[in-house]
Amino acid sequence: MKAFFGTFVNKVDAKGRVSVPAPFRAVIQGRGLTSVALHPSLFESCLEGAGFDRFENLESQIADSFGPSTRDEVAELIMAELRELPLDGEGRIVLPDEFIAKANLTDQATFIGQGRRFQMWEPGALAAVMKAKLQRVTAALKPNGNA
Amino acid sequence: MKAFFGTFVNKVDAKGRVSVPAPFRAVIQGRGLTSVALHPSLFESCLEGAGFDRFENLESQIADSFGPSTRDEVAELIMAELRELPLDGEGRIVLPDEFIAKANLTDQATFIGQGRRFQMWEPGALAAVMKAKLQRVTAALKPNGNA
DNA sequence: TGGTATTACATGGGATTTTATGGGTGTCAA
DNA sequence: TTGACACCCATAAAATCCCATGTAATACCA
Repeated sequence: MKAFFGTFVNKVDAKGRVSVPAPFRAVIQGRGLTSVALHPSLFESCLEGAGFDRFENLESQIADSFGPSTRDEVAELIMAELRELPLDGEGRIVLPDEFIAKANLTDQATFIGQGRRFQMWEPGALAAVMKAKLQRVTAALKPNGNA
Repeated sequence: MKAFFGTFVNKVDAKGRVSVPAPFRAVIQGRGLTSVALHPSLFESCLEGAGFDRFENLESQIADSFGPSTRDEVAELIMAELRELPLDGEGRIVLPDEFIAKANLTDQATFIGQGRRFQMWEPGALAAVMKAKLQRVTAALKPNGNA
């Protein structure tokens, strides 16, 4: 199945509209969908999106790393905040105000592909997160500082 | 399977286009592909490329959960920066500006084959890295200075 | 074997199409 | 009747395609 990958920075206009990057649209529309399913991340200051199909069996898709009861609660929390946002004629979606607030978005949003899903971040916040992630990976793979 | 090998220096034009060396194209097209998958190296100032098939399992390495479970951060970092660049009619690809910046490319790029993948470097940077690599190898194999 | 024709490749530039973005208008519901 | 929202159109910028050219490598022939 085609996946979401790559990084794209798009503008959020005064109406809360953002263009979904064309490659991401291609993935969505390649599945015959005309909308994006989006919800705020439970643990990070970003939004997580995919085709709506990803959320259809939400409970069975929750990772095993949570206890059995925690799993259901995660599903409930996501379900409660999940929105189906239709693509307009130009390939844009309209972000609800709460989503803009939760991700601290102002006038720009960075989309990053993560395989089966994608995320939307305030550009500065993403840069910090990515930098920290790279440092962890570097430390783990090169403990002795080899070049 | 045919591998990428050899060194080729090609020009990066004002539009950010580079010709993919014909032997590399032959490898890609021999697999029935019409595009190159490319991403900045996580640890070096260069770009790493291959056929897109090399990255297809990346998707499955990212936990398909909704929280910070055991995740493969390497896969996340690469997926975020991975791009699929189609070959034009003349066998060229267009490098995104961020890629040019990350590899410090100006008007030329050196392609070096690495078997399953290839790398693209700013020629001067590659020369320095190769020299250092040769010195390490020499030191390791001839610790007593034999000719 | 020397010289010439032919092909493949890399590169340059222009034309065309996609994409992202800004703004307007009508409709429905509170 | 006033927003909120879907829909429509306009435009600039960027990505893509197409054709032309120089040059190096190869094949061909006398």
